[in-house]
Amino acid sequence: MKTILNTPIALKLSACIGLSEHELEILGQLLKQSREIRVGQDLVQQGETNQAAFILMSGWVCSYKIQADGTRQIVDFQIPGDFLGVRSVLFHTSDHNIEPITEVEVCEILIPRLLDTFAQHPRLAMALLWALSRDEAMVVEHLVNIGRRNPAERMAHFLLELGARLSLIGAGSKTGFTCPLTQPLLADALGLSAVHVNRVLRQLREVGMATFRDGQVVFDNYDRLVAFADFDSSYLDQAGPLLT
Amino acid sequence: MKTILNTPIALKLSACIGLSEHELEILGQLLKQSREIRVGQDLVQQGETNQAAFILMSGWVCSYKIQADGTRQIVDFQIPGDFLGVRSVLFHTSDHNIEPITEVEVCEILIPRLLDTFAQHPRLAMALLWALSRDEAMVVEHLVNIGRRNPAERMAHFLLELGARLSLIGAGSKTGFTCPLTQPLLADALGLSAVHVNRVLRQLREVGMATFRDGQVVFDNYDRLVAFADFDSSYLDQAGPLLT
DNA sequence: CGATTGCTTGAATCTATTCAAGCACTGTGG
DNA sequence: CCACAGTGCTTGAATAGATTCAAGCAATCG
Repeated sequence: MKTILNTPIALKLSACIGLSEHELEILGQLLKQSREIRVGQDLVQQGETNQAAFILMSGWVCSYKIQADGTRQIVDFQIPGDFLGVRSVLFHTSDHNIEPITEVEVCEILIPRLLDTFAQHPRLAMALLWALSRDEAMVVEHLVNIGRRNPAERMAHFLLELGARLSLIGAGSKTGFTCPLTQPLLADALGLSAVHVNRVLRQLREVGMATFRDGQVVFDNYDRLVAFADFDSSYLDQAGPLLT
Repeated sequence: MKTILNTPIALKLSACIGLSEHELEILGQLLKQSREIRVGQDLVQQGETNQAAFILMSGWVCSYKIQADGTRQIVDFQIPGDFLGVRSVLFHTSDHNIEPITEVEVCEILIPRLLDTFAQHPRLAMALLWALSRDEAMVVEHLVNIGRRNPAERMAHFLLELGARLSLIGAGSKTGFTCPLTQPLLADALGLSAVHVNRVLRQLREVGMATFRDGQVVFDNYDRLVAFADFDSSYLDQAGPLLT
């Protein structure tokens, strides 16, 4: 039996909700043995049925939708501790693709036992609902980002959100974080061309707000970046209310 | 006691899930007496706590986020039969505003009795989860729309989605629908300027695909519009799988 | 070692925004 | 009852901004 204490998912839920060790152990029992996925080997494909849900244990993946003309929109990047493919399970069929960015380790969630567990541990059910609501809040924020912020603000907001998420699982700080994303990936996430992503990154670097180079994001001036991007992290780390 | 048979919410759920009349009656018992809201009187404000959730019985509203510089992004329009403010309840505090576009009638959902009901009628719980997943799928599609489609395709896709949603509740068809949205509202939803919305609408009209005039959307050539917008409605009317 | 991918930069083009102005309609207060 | 302000729709002209095209460089991988 695996323990999930001291894993990213435990860190995340503890930071936001404060589940007991016992409850975390129960959650751990819903996880099948972990599986490794290599780059180039997709987890979920658009249109697939009978899909499983996962928790990401290590590595980064991205969820995206692809269009007829070949362009794609990355909906979100998932980092350790995040759920994968929950909507695909509810919908029975996946409306998006999930692709690993780095080597990845996932645990499959045992759906059949989920409902029983929820009956016995309602706080866990609420924790799941809270986590899903948080995911939706991130998509909404992403929408605002693309719809109403200019490219530089958009990039700044994106880097800050990622930094805040990584901080919760101990993989980032107000100084910066290690980041495996490429400029083409950023372009597909932010609705820009890869060339323009490059220019925007240079811009942020030249004004001394943030530097992204060699797989490292450095916040050169965190407070100024927050002000510039109009960033408010409360949707990321706010405790759920029905859990008090 | 109100009945919710023959209301938009019943039409929507019946089209997609097939709840029994009995189950719909149970759902109806979760609804407090309906309330009317005038234009200019907001339902939910960003940052408010202890918010309630509603079902929209008649009229249109929009959910939006507002930024420091005054620009806003409309996340979605809600039409009769849609849920309002569910995420605000789960998060205890609202991260967005909800504003009526027309005169509106809402029913408040009695949250305390919700959990009991779910224990006795698990199909209803799944129906709610399905509806919430559908909402999230719409936000994701909206994201793709703004991120990776040009303004004309964006408008076309938006009108088609709205038409499909309205068809489910008997308020639209492949011919068109009545639509209370103004060009400034469309601009805030699609991430464009109001001026450009006007030009894009003219463009769609001139090539004979769709006409939006005097509060009426007319699909002049439905099939061509669908091809142009790369529109696939399966995320809107697909039956949930766990409900078979 | 050739092929692929990502990063970087410049120049030309295209596209959406902004600014400006006129028109129609609605509701308000003198 | 009418003048006026506010809002939405429409169009043209100027501007700002992102994309596309093109090219060179570095690193990685078969």
